[in-house]
Amino acid sequence: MSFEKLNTEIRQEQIAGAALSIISDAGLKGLNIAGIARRVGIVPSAVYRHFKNKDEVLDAVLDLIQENLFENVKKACEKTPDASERLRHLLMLHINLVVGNRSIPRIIFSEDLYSGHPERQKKVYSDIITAYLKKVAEIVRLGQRDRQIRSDLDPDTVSVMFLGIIQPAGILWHMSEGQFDAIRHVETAWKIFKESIQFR
Amino acid sequence: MSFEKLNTEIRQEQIAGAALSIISDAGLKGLNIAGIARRVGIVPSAVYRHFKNKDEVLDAVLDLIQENLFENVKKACEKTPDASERLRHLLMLHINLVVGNRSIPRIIFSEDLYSGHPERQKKVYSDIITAYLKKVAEIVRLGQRDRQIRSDLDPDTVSVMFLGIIQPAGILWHMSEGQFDAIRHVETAWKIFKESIQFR
DNA sequence: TTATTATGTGAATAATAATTCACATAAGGG
DNA sequence: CCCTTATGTGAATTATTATTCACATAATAA
Repeated sequence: MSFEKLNTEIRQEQIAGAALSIISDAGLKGLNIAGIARRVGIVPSAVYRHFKNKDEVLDAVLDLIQENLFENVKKACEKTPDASERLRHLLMLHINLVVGNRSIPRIIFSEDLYSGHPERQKKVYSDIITAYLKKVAEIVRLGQRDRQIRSDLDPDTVSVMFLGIIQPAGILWHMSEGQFDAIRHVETAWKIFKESIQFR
Repeated sequence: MSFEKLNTEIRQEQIAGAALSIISDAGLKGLNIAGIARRVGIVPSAVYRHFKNKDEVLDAVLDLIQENLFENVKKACEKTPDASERLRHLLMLHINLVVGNRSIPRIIFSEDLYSGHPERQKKVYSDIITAYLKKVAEIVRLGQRDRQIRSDLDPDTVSVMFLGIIQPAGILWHMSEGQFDAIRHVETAWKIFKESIQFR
C-alpha cells in the first residue's frame, strides 16, 4: 500500500474545500467525514490528523464563506465610487455567488450548524452577517454624504432591505431548483429599490 | 399499568402539534420520535400507530404551517379593501407569526426537510411558498386596478419584494436570538417600500 | 543512513435514533 | 357481556456516523 503524505496546512485547505463542495451539492446533511475523506483521497480517520473534530471542519468552511462575501464588498467598492453603482455591483456579485455556489444559504441558514452551538451562531451573526450588513451600511452612508442617496434614510435599514432583495431570490431559486429566475428578479427589484433610495 | 386510548385523528393532531412546538423550541434537529411521544404522553413506538413514519409527521407539520399562512392572507383581506393597508396588515401578521412561533423559518428553510425528499421540496415550493406569493400578487393586482398601486410594476416582483421585507428580518431576529428588532425593521422598511409602490 | 515525527490506514467503539415486533389492554359494536 | 380491533407498551433490531486506537509508513532533519 502506497500513499502520499501532505502537510497539515494543505490538507486543511483540501478538507475545508471538499466540505464546502459537498455542502453545495448535498447540503449539510449530506456532509459526513467519510465523504470528505473520499474526496480528498484519504481515509476517514485521517481527517482527524488535521481537524480535532467535525465542528472544526465546519468552522473552516464558515471562514471560506466569510472570505467570499467580504471579497465581494471590496470588489464592488474598487469598481466604482458611486454608491448606487456599488450596491448594484455588490448585488449582482452576491446573487451570482449564491446561484453559482449553493452552499451559502444552505449553510448560513441551516439549523444543524447552530443547534447545540450557540457560540457558533453568535459568531456567524456578528462576524459574518452583521459585519456584512455594516459594510453595506457604510456604502450607503458614504452615498448619503455625497448626495447620491436620500439622507433621511437609516443606513442600517437600507442595508437590511438590500439583503431583502437577494435573500428571497436566492431561496426561491434554490427551492425551485433553478426554475425561479433569481437574477432577473434581482435586476427588476433593484430598479424599484434604487429609485426609492436615490437622492432627490 | 393503566393508559388511555384515543382515536387516531386526535392523536394525529396531538402529534403534529407537539412536533411543531418542539421544532419551535429546538429546531428540526431537536425533533425526534421519543420527544414527540413524551409530550403527547405515549411511548415512542405508539407514534407509529398514527403515522407510518417520521416523514409523515413532518408532512402534517407542514400542513399546519400552510394553514397559518393562508389564514393570515384571509384576515388581511377581510380587514380592509385597500391594497396598501392589506399588505401592511399581512406584513405585521406574518412577522408576528414568525417572531411568535419560531418554527416557520426553522422548517421551511431547513435542508433536513428536503434532502432525499425532492417531492416534498417541490410541494413546499408550489403549495406553500408560490401559493402564498400568488395571493400577495393578487392583492397587488387588485390594488393596481383600483389605482392604489403603481400599475407599471409587475405584481409578482412586488410580492417577492414584499417577502424580502419579512424574511431577512425574521432571520436576523432568529439568529440574534431576539436582539435584532424585527418588528421595528419591518415597520420602517414598509414605509419606504410603500412609498415606492404607491400610485402617483 | 538513521531516528524522529507527522501523516495515513483499517478495524473497533460508541452514541443516537428510527423502526419493528410480540404481547397487552382499553373501547365499542354485536 | 363478549369479542374484535385499534391503540398502547417495552424490548430488540438496525442503520448511520463520529471518533478512537494500535499499528504502518513517508518525509525530514541530523
